[in-house]
Amino acid sequence: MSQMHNVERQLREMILGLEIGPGEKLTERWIEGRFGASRTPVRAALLRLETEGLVGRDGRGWTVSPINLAELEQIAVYREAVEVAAVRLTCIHAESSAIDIIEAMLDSCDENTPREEWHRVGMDFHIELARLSGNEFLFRAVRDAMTRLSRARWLEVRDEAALGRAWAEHRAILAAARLGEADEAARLLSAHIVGSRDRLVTSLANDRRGLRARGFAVVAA
Amino acid sequence: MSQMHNVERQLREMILGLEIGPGEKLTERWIEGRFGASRTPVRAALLRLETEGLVGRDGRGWTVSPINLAELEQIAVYREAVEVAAVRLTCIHAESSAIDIIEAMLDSCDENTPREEWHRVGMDFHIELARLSGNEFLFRAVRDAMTRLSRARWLEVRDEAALGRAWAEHRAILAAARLGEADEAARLLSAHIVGSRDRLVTSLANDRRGLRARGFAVVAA
DNA sequence: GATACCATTTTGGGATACCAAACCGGTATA
DNA sequence: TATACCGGTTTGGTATCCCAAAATGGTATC
Repeated sequence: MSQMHNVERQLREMILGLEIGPGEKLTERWIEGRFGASRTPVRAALLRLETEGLVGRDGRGWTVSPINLAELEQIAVYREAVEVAAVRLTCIHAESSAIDIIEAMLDSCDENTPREEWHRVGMDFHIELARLSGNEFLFRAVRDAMTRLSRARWLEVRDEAALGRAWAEHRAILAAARLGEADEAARLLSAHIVGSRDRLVTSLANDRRGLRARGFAVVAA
Repeated sequence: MSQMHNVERQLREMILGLEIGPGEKLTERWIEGRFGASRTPVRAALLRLETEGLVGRDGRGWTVSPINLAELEQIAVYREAVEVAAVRLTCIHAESSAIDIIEAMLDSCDENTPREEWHRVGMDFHIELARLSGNEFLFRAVRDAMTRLSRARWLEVRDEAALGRAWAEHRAILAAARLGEADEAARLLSAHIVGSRDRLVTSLANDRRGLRARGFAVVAA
């Protein structure tokens, strides 16, 4: 494994895991010392993470991208377009056994499952469903969108009931997809994404003060 | 302007302008000498162009991405999803004056216009229409997809009649968008993209031998 | 003539040195 | 006290150097 990939992976994990907070400044020298790599792979990693939207330029320096409420809304619209297109393709030609694997992912979560795992599976559901479309571009679009949403979703305050509702919606989408009912799957997925967006943005807007107190930049636009 | 951006821009232009053919090998040292920059900005530029899909890794080295017929088909599906979503938003809230600007772009092309200009305007039509959606992610998705299609579209054999038909379809889409008829605009745009894809892939598949003779790698998958 | 093998060269990955510009702190002045 | 200015420090941008691995080409062998 090259140093560049090491730095990229570890830095991504630190950002997504909120070990480095949204809005925090980054210096190439700090990363260099933190991961024991020289600036060459550090710069390469930053350039890649920039295209993922996880870090950005702030004047001359680097900044961990803040949580951006307007961006979250736009991503939801984008997700709706690509995920609905993907699930329609999935309905047309995905094997039932492939759907079963995704359902098993959902089943693997119960009351003893740590929150990290619920979070990961909740994202992987959408990513894997898009992968079944067989379209590399739709798949990457969904994967990248979920990556961008990851931190916000983690910070969202969700009670167990909401989580249960989300899982039920996931199952309903899978059921429609298994039967090849594209219109129904599209309708359910669309509603699911819109609902998730509303809860997400509302939750973060309400907690904005608390999040800022933790040092997390949450901007409106 | 930094060296990295210089190299990135010039190299992109050389690739899109087919001065460096699809499938050609690139070495960092050659680029270094060609543009008079050192390897640091050259490597940074290659990393960025890699995310655009214009260059890729070939084992240890770099290769200009070949024309990939399967990829062209997948991009068309992706475009349909994002462009239709974008034009629906555009129908809802775009000003008529903004539509006029795009129509003026189409009008600027006549029988004396060089082919490069037709090519550019043909892509910018889709990009600018998506920009009017106001959704940054849909816009970037369309822009990046058109960039990836650029070389293939340039190599497509198109007679004047086909070009005229495409322009007529563009105008019809704008007319529907101006009236806010989202369903009609979506239907027209969708048909336009599918038709374009069919002509594009057919043309390239037919000319595959000739393109290879020019040193251009055209792969089926 | 084809092929296996070895020495040489080339190439990408990484580390480091240098520079100019931005940033920061302190000081002097109004 | 507020502010303008100035010098030292930090930081990103770039050039260059080193290294290991891969490609290359020539040669000996079958």
